Amino acid sequence: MASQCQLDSLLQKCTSLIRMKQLQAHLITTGKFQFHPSRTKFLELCAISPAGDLSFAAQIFRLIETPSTNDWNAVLRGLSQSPEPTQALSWYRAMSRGPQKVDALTCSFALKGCARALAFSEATQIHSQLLRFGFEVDILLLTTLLDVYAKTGDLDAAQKVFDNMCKRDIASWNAMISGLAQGSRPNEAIALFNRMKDEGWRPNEVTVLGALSACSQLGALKHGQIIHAYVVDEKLDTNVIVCNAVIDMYAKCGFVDKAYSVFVSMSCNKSLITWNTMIMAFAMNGDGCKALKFLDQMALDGVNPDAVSYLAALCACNHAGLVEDGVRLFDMMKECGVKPNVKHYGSVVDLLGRAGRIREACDIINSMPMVPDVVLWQSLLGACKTHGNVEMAEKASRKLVEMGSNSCGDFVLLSNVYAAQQRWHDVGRVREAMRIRDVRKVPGFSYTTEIDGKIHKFVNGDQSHPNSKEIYAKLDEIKFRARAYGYAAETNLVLHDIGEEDKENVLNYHSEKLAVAYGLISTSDGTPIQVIKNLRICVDCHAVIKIISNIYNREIIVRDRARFHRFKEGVCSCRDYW
DNA sequence: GTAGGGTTAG
Repeated sequence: MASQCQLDSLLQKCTSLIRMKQLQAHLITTGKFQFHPSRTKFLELCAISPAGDLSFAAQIFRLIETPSTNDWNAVLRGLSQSPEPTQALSWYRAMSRGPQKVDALTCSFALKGCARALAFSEATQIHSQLLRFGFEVDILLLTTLLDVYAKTGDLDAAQKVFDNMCKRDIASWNAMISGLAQGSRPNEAIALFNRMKDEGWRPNEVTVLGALSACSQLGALKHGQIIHAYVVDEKLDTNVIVCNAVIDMYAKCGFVDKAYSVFVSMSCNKSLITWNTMIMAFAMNGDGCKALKFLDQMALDGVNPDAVSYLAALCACNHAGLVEDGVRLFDMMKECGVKPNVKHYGSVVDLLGRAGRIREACDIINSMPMVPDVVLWQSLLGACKTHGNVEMAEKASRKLVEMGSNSCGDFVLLSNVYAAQQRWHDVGRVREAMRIRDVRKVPGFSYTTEIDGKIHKFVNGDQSHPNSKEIYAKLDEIKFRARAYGYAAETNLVLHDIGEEDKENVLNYHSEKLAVAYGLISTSDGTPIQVIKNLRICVDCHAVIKIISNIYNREIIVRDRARFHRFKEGVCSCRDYW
């Protein structure tokens, strides 16, 4: 017993790899290593403590003559949270072949590895094994399983696990709600949150994080407000993470003022993320000055801006057209010891490119210490299209093709550059390249927010909505009235072997137009219409919605992938600079 | 040879 206490205290002192090696030597020389009950604890310490070292743990493991289930578990747990989670899976397979029994914990760690490695088919295998072992009554394990399915992208499988659970606890609900929220099924996440409350559960801080994230995605202000009220009632706002999520929700719903009022009245301490969330809120709304002000202010408040803070502020300069400020910021961050990553470079290239300073943008690219990514070349290509720079557009396109880009937008941009120069032969070449490469479009979709408490989703050319007929009739009316207003569709945005009229239809039935049309027919005159789009808004939709805001006298707010566009009386808050 | 494992904002 005395030696047990001694060993425990030795284990506690094991805060470095050197100490661990000393302890290992001690255990071996005193002959306690093979049999000592604390051996597993020691192994665990090596495998998962911050001071630990996985390869050392594996080395120790190999010295064990007959490793127990717990010895295996210790190493598996370490591997599952290591940078190489696939290793956990090979160890799991090795263990399955051996004599030691796999227990629920073994499965749990192996599944964790699957989640991190995004290994779906391995997860299904472990799933069937755990059923064979009779572990399906273990709700912790099933929650892990559910989470793995959600994280590897099979929400239906996750839902099935959830539905079939013999018993659930709050974490099971939370895992399912977050899974839906993060798996782009935010509508269902909110529905499940409501069902949970109906069934008498009391959501905790983790639950509201998932639900708030869903509201942010959907711009679901009313649901978000209800959750915010609940947060206040239940005093969950003592948690800074929850406050950050509330701020983000208001910002993504377009209510920066509300986000700011939550920010100033927080009773808990603000974190770096709190400040970054606010800066992003200003960026999204095109308020570059406020974003820059907050960047200064956070430092005064004792929170040093990190790479994300600078990226958000750069992004704000970008959206607000503050070119000089952005360039200055980029230099400043380096002086402050924050190393720019590829996204910062991309942002500055975008900033300069949009402003037509393509030469300078290229100088930045050439000065980069890392390889430019796809996004960076895409924004350069976009700038070349805007400013008619064929030579640079070709270079950027070449890079994109080299990098294996299969994005329709990239090809369309290059084709547009050629078309603007009447280089029809080259346009044809691009079209052929698209055909050979089987280029696919990322499907665009839009949400129109909270009409009669419901959120409606539209995809391009959608005809599935119950009011589809009226929506299309409205679009025809819009087209007719917009033409009278001098509008002509920018059909060169479409690159298909179809006639002009069809081209116009492709544009006319973009998801954001469908959503706006539905908003017009289903809300009363003067009600603002809010739409959220998964991609950037297209030039044609931007032009049409400006006109709609004028002829129908409606305020229309579109949140696209990058920012808010507020259309009112024929103009957009982005001043056509986006 | 105990308990250990699950859900979490920018």
